[in-house]
Amino acid sequence: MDTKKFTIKDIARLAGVSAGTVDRVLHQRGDVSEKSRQRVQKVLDEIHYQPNKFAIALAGKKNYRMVCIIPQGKEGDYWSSVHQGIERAAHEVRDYNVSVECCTFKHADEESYKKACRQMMTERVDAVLIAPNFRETTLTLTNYLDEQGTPYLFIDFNILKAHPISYIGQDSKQSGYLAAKLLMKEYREGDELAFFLTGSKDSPAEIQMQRRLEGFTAYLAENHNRLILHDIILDKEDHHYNERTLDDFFTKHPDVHLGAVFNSRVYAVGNYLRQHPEVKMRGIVGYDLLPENVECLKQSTVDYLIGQRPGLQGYCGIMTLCNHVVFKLAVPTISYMPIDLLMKENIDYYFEKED
Amino acid sequence: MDTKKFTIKDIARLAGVSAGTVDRVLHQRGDVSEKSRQRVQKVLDEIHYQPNKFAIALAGKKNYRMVCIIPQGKEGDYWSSVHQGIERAAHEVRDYNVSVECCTFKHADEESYKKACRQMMTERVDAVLIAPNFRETTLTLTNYLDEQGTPYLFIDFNILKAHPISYIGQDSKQSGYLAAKLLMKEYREGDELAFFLTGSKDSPAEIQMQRRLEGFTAYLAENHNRLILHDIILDKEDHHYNERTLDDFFTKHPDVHLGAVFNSRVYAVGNYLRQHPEVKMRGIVGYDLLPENVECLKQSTVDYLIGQRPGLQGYCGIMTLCNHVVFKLAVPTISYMPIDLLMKENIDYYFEKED
DNA sequence: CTGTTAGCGCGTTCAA
DNA sequence: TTGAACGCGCTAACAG
Repeated sequence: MDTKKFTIKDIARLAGVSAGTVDRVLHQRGDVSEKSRQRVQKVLDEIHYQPNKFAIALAGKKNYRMVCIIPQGKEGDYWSSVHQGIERAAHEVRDYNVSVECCTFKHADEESYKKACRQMMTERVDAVLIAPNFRETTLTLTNYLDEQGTPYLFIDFNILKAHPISYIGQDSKQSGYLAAKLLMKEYREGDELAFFLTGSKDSPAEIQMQRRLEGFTAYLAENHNRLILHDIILDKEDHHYNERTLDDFFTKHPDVHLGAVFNSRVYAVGNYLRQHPEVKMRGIVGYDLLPENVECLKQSTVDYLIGQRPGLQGYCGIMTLCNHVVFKLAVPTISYMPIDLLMKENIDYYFEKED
Repeated sequence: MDTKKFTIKDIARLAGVSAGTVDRVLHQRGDVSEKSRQRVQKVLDEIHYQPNKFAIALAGKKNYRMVCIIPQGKEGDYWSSVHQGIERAAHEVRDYNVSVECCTFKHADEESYKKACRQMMTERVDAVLIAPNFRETTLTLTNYLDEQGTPYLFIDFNILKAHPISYIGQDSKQSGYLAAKLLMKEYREGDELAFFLTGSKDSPAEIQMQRRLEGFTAYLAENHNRLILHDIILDKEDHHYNERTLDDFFTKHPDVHLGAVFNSRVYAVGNYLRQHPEVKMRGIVGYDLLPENVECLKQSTVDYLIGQRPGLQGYCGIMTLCNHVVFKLAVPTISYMPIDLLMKENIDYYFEKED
């Protein structure tokens, strides 16, 4: 599978120099005569030298500190998955002398976000992972980081005008488009469609939602341009309000058999439907594999869930920062996550990670 | 994210003993007085000691040899993906002094398979990864390995009566069930359905195919029990024969608008349909992301592809063997791969790997 | 310019 | 039973 393992000593011996000299040419650290350099280079060209990563890490005395600015998550939700991915990566790179901290803020709370960002500007940090929340505040931070030469990276959402070393997230518009295509497979003549939205529709934190909606309506425009659409605004917390709203809505619109939810809270609709078997929906699509959503999928009150690998986003985020900062490797400017399609039949086999 | 890093020396100092003693209690290597043991244990209980993996690997002098018995792959196909995953894992564990070799055989060729298996019985091997092909031959090998105490693991297909430390693969029946559910979303009154099969239908190598078919028909039985079904037998190689067969079939059966292929060769049907736009199919489902299949998906001559992460199977296979043999960790008895659902709209974002 | 040397954290001798 | 000493492969500081 791979060839013999060569060590620095091997190379030194083959080139007739000392290990120190080999190390110097390997790292272009200068102070090497042209003659020695060539002799070493010749050996290097002939064999396929792969340094022992472990020895490198062990010998390296540098310490790196990375900080993540991400929303606080609650048990099982989207951000807690991101957090888990970060933890997993942190664990993996720990022996490389990389420490990872999370500086969490309250989602969609500007003051809280500002505070987290400000903190980054007072401490020594080697790299920052940001799940951006408010545009202007983010730019203040990234401008500062740009000046300092501190690399940073966005996950989940990309802020233009900033200069992250990488962006990791899903193509939201495309995922909306796909959501529509899936859902409309259930369409039958006369069906109407409902978008279940959340009050904070225009909150800066909900731009993803907008993108998904864009993609969704793009599909409708191409394929079902006469479809009757309804917007239902639900509340994030107030179940009673939602109950009344949905009661009211479904009574008034008996032809609505399809529904879409563009944030993580499709379970609100799913749970309602479970309580109200008299409401006959033919298709509901939602996002993210919160335990509540998965439960709805299994109970068939939700038909499709679209996953965006939050854990992988966190994991890749940290790994990308490491590759850039610690290993000085080239990193992709943008990494789109897969658009995972989950149904009752494959949810049990789904897992996010690799090993 | 994690607490201070403790080294063996730290523990030794805290417990008032030497590093050697700490090592002895850590590895239960005996020759430690009860008093020393307790003092060390006390420190261990108080701190969260995580040994430096790199130092362990570096200090370890053991060499491990793992061998993979897998079918020969051709550029881009299923087995070449498995092979890639194995290579990736091999690269990762290389510095742990683990070498990985592949002993390939010709798929569905019993002699070739036997030869590969026999080779395992003559050489010193620390662990074996097997993609089983013929039942009896496999059992001969596994019996031998059982006797030797050499751990082995199956990927792709599980042979009962053997005692692998783990099986890694997809739930084929369930994936067939899901394939049916997806495809039947395209069903319209009067549609007939075609199964495009391959000559070697009852080859031992094609049992997976049978399972998928089982799952598929199970769904039909539950939901569409009056559907008219057709079997079309295509040839693996002979394009002309297939062309004629399909011409003939579609002429005779104009109501067939749905099709399923249970091996990797849905492209044969997809390519035919591209050449024959007069044949109007509404839905085709197939397996595996061969480049040809992906191309069909993008061209919309195939509507759904089901992925089973061949690369991940290879990767996890090696990693599992390592965890068991090298790191002596408990490993899962069975790892089902996700049943990935790919359509034109999400194929571009699909990738198998993690980082 | 170059070879030598001292660790990095751990496993493994080998005396004591 | 224990501590000290060595080496894994590599980096970096130091002496020549």
